Amino acid sequence: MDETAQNSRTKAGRRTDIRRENERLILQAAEKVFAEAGFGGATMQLIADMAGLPKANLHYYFATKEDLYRRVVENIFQIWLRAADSFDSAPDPASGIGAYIEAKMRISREHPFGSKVWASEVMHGAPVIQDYLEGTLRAWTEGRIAAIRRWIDQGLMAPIDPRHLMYMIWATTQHYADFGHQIETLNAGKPLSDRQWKAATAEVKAIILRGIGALPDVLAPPRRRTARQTGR
Amino acid sequence: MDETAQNSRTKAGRRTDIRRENERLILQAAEKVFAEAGFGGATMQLIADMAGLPKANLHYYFATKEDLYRRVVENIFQIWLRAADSFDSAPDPASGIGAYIEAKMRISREHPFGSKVWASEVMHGAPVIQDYLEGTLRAWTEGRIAAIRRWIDQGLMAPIDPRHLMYMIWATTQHYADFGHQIETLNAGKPLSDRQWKAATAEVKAIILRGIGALPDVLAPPRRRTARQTGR
DNA sequence: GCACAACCTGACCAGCCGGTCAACAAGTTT
DNA sequence: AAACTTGTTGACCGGCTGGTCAGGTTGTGC
Repeated sequence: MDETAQNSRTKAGRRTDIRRENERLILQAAEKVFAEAGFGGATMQLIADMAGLPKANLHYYFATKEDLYRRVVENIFQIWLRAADSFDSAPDPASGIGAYIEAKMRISREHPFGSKVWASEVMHGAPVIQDYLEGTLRAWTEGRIAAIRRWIDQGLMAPIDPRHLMYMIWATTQHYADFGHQIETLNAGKPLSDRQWKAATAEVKAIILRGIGALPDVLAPPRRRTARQTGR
Repeated sequence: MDETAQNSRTKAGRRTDIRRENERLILQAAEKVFAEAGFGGATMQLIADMAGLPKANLHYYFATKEDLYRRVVENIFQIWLRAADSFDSAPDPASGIGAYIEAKMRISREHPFGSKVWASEVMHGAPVIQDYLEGTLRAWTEGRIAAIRRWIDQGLMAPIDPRHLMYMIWATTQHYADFGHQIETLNAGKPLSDRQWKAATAEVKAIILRGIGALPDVLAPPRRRTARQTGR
């Protein structure tokens, strides 16, 4: 990817590059097709066309449709997990949860297809990633819940059930990806602009943080007159 | 089936009953199969088996797979629309939005399949119900937004963007249906009990209502030292 | 420049899909 | 009880699907 490429790549081999590049092409096409048609509605032919490769070539890199699908689902899951780094290192809920919401909103915008594939997978009973739910996700969630409990004990936020807070964050942030089409339709048929995404992120953060009592009343309670612009 | 059938139903006709009953059976089976397999993954044979009818019989009542699917999607949409009745008649956001959240949570529990089918449809770009989005849903949403704006102008809640509030409510309440499997997995593999559903509803209501400044500080924010809420 | 492995692909296949249809059964009207 | 409408169904079909494979091409190590 960088300056060393010229030299060391001769060693690494052209072969490796070809494989990596083709897998990338296929995964990217697959993500989109699976998102738009669902697992059942997607066809290898469609993915192949979108990737610009013959169908038989897909089966060279990915043995079965399900293998390819699994890789797509795992990808988005990994991206989401990484988004939680900001969560842990934060000293208080406003910054920790706030940063997490921001990260999740950013991912919803940058990886809407992956989000949809995940949603579809879970909705259908998680036939291929049940092990992730029971393993990684469960453990990850417990960790986050513990962190939130700590904040509650320290009096930094209201004593809510951390579980339902997590669900609300997941639901709301992913909604902007999964239901993007509906949102777009309700936005005069146009995708959200940069400004609108920023506003959406701010609103979600504000409502949730205020909702869990983690905002130091910066965003005024009702009937404030001294205030600045109302956010739109 | 019942006592009145013998007498009055002779007029209404046995025929009507048969049709109604079979359509009900088919729609019920279809809702489940479409929810669990997606439109592309669902097969008429599977729906027929689940309804206990021969496949050819399905095509007698519903010309095509798409017709059947459309009816399922329309059903859940109508149910959701009806849930907003409580919204309009309410004098303040706490009761209006609170009742709406409660209604939506109840529907998520009672019609999880319909919710999933809708989610799937929208995620795939709403190929068959785009007209509903642009017509009924858009109009309905504008009406609700106006109501919220009125509450804001009256100083009954914080000046948030009504649109994002609606999205948050939809996302969060429907999450309990659409991602029910994930929630169940994180709940030690067991479906939420009656008590847990009640608690979930209460949490969602509390966080959102507090988040939009519509709660009269019953659930106290942390570190509060003065007593009552401001005049109005 | 040869041997070998990795990569590529057109042609093909068995199986399943949505949908049709002809023949028949049941219910209703007259 | 005949004439007619509505409901029922097994058998069938063309088309598409995921997946295979033989035979070819390209890159790599020696």
